Amino acid sequence: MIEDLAERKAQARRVVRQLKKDYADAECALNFDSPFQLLIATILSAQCTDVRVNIVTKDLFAKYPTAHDMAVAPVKTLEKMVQTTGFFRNKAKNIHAASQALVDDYDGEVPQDLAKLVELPGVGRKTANVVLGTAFGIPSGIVVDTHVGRLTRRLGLTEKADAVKVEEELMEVVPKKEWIDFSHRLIHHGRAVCNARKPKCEACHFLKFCPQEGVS
DNA sequence: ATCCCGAGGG
DNA sequence: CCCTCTGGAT
Repeated sequence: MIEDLAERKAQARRVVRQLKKDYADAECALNFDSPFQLLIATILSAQCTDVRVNIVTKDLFAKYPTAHDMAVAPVKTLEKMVQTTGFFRNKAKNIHAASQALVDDYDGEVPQDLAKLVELPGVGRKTANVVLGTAFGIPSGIVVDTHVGRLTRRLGLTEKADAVKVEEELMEVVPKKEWIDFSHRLIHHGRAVCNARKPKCEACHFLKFCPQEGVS
């Protein structure tokens, strides 16, 4: 257990250094042509692989490329188009309502502001941080999804379960200039090596400073 | 059976 | 804090 702040900072430096070594070219795996499309793709990515999101958004963005287009789309049509991403009724309702809100309040543009983004239907801190970081290059927070939460806990950077608390603790120990790439790289590592079910500890370059030394 | 780049509501 | 929404992948 790493409890001391200085100790967690030291651990964070090791993690950041190894992430840069292993995942130098971190990039968002979601396909998009605009901040609006990234926002929609990120809403759809809940409990769903990015590969499937990209399959769905290919047709979705061809038909409704902008907030103005999606705001006037029939919700039933949206439900059918996003059906295979799961939670499809909520997601269809949210992407429709969020598009309408963007048209009403921001002339169809995506605001570059965390508080305004989080007010949009279906947009929480995770989605807002993805859009601000990846579409606008603004490190307004650290994206904490299921991968980032799991890996930072395994690596001893936090012991919190709540995503907001995890983000707070990470922001204490990870330099701000690293925030955007930090999450992308952890997510890549979480998918490729340190996955939830059967982590490949024998192939993991982080093992030498991982407190788990093999999770069950 | 269990997890996937969550959010909203109770 | 908990629960619900949901299909796909393994």
